[in-house]
Parts: sequence; structure tokens; C-alpha cells
Amino acid sequence: MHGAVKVPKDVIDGLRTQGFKLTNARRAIVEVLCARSMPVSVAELIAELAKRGARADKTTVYREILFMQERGIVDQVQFGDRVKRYEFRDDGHHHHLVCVECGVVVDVPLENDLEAAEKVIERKTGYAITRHSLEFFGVCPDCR
Amino acid sequence: MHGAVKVPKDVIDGLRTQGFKLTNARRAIVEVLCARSMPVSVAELIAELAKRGARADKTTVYREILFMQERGIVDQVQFGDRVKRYEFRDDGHHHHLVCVECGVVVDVPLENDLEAAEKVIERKTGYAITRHSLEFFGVCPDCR
DNA sequence: TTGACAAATGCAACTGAGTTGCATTATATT
DNA sequence: AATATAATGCAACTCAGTTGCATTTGTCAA
Repeated sequence: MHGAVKVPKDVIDGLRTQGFKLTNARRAIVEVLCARSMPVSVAELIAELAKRGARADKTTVYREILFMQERGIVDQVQFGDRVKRYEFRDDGHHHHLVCVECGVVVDVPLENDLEAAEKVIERKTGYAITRHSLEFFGVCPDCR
Repeated sequence: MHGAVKVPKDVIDGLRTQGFKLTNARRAIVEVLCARSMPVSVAELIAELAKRGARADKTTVYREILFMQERGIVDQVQFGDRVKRYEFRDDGHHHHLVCVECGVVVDVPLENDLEAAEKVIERKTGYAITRHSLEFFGVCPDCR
């Protein structure tokens, strides 16, 4: 359901040529984000890092995530609770389908093109639209 | 750009016939929500209530909002920060266009039907979809 | 290899949105 | 007016996320 996943090495190399450093935390965070099929919270990320023997302080993780967001490597999503979740930005823009019972998240590519809708909205409103977020909520087959 | 706004009186009367009480806070909260053209945070709601001489504790406001959400009177939206915002549910389902500079929010009716998309997703995934949230982000004409 | 500089880190203290328990008050009903 | 229960306010709490600052680490040039 995904497009090709950008391999961590590309990301890391890209950063290095821009004068940023390859640290243990950075490498591990990119790895975890790529390995995950659904958006991860910072708390989950820290737990996963610890499991892999790459402990990192929450401040570090928050800063790293912000850093990656600013560079378009990571996207933020919100599912209605107070936690922000993050996911690696792959090539194919997709949306999310969240089970309100168990919380599992699957991707929805949605061929119905919202990019066209954005164009129309821009023309009507005069806004310069930079992004949109679309999440569907429902009950998954296992929880019905 | 809105559908007809349900008048507060209808809502209040509906609740009263179900055994709930008409309190100052409840009346004032409904009024403020109806008067607003964009989603309101609890902090803003409290400030607005105070201005109208209807002070209410934040606990009261949170509980009242939850009460109204459970009854489909109010919808929650999230715009990427950690604050939840609420709006009166009007008849025409719409989406939001948020200016990332000044924060102003306008409604987007979006004729492009996502309900049809939901049907397709339900058939493909086996989920029972209950709702979706769609927000557009960009820069408004005044901020460009 | 080493020294220097900037990037990155960890810690502690903080912020602020949202929640919970409980005793009290207000509203509707009889 | 008495009763039942919905609604309220307060204080204390939770916890995601932030900030300041001193320290460490990665990179690169000499």
C-alpha cells in the first residue's frame, strides 16, 4: 500500500553533506521510523530505542523529530487524542484510517485527488495551500 | 458558506426533554459556540464566557463540551498544536482551511464527495467508517 | 593526530492542556 | 416545600511537550 520507502542511508547522507552529524540517536530514530508501519509517538519511540540499546533522552528525541519535520523527512499526524505521532515521509502521499476501538492505523492512498481540490480552493479563497491532513475513523474488522 | 445554523433554543429544549437541566453555563456555552465562526479552544471559551458575565470553571467547561460531543451537538477539531478546538455542528458537513501564519480558520464545503470515498474504503478494508477529519493548511491572502 | 568549532546531548525545572475525586449547589419534578 | 439528581467549583493531579544551560561528541582542517 506504500510507495517505495526511502532508505535511511539516503537521508543520513543527505544530512551529512549539509553539515549535520551522524549520531547514534539520529541513526536509530530514522531506523525505527522506517521500520514502523504506522505513526509513532515520542513515548513509543523512546521505548523502541531503549529496546535496541540506543537510549535517548526525551528532549533529544523531540528535538530530533522537530529537526526532521523542518527538513520534510518526517510528518506529524494527530488522531484526536493529545499525543502527536510521527511517520517517515514516503513518496506516495497517503491518508490514515484509524480504528477507534483498538487504535490500529492503516494507510489509505485515496486515488480521489485532493490536489485538484486544493487548486480549486486556492483559486476561490486566495490562500496558498501548503498541505492538508485527512484522517478517517471507524471500527476495524477485528473489532466489529 | 455555512448551512443554516441550528438555533440554541432547539438544542436546549432537546436536552430538557431528556431530563437534563438548563443551567447558566450550558446556555452561555451554546450561545458562544453558535456566535463563533471558527472552532474555539476551551481557554478562549472561558474568556468569552467571562466577558459575558457567565464565569465558569474550566472543569465545568470541559465536562459540558464532552457532554455535547457525546450528543453530536459539538465536534472536535485539531489543527496541529496541542489544543483541541470545538465547534457547533451545523447541517452542512464542512472542512477547514487554516492560515499557518495568523491562525484564522475558514470553512471549506468541498463539493468533492468524500462520502463516496468512504464507501469505497469500507468495501476495500472492511472497516465501518464513522467519521473523517480533513484540514487544509496554507497562508491566507492577508499574510502573503 | 590533534585542536577547534558547531552540532548534538542530557538533565532538571518548567508550562499548560486536560482529568479526577469529592463535597456543595442548582434545577426540575412531585 | 421536599426530594432526587444533574451540574458545579475547587484543589490536586497527570503527562505531553518545552526551555535553559552546562557538557559531550562528531567533523573537518591544519
